[in-house]
Amino acid sequence: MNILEAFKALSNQTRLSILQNLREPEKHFPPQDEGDVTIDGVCVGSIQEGVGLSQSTTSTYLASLQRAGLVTSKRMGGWTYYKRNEANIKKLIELLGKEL
Amino acid sequence: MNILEAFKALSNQTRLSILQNLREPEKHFPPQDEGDVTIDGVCVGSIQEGVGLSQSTTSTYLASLQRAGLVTSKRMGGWTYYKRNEANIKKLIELLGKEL
DNA sequence: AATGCATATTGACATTTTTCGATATAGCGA
DNA sequence: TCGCTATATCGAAAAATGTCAATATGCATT
Repeated sequence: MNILEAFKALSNQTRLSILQNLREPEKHFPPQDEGDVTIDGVCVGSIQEGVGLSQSTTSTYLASLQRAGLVTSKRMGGWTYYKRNEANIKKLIELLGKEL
Repeated sequence: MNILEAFKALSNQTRLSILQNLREPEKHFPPQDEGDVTIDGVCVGSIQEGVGLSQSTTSTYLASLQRAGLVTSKRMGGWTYYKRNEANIKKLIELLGKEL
């Protein structure tokens, strides 16, 4: 976990909201035909609905959150499911307590 | 404390380093004639030396950290001394544990 | 009042980020 | 294999940020 990279990824309202909404996926995203929103993650299309930005922007933002280590992605068929990387987020918070 | 504003302020290597260096001021900044670096804070000139950017940029960055609630400033004579706002930083970390 | 110093603010330009539409890629079903 | 759907990537325009030199402000001393 790189603190600066995490801060950069989260210094944007949309990306911050995405990460926060993924805390309770079933509360913020519709159920999916294939793949449980909690277990497998949420597909890009559903996330895009929530944020109200274009498909390309949404995809870019998710990639950025992933590069920062804050989410993971899993490809299943034609869909990509994103979920929080809880282990890394925990590490980040601990690191901030020590180094910020 | 506003999480997004804090992330914005800290999404820059220089500003992040300033806040981190202010954790142990006596270790990162020279002693001052007037005002103790730990008790009163560090003057802008000393901070500028450390970051290696222009005086105006340094001043702007410090103002930005202050707007985010991460540091406080105290004017004494011609100097302005900046120090960490430990109470707010603590609040921020706690908030992140709950809401991030 | 005039000068000198530390800091803040302004105006300008370069770089980065935001955001989109268009296009590419990959899997699935007909 | 041919489309169709979901996602990723590319190229470009607009907005925001980074950064500086110049200037303004405020305090202290002459």
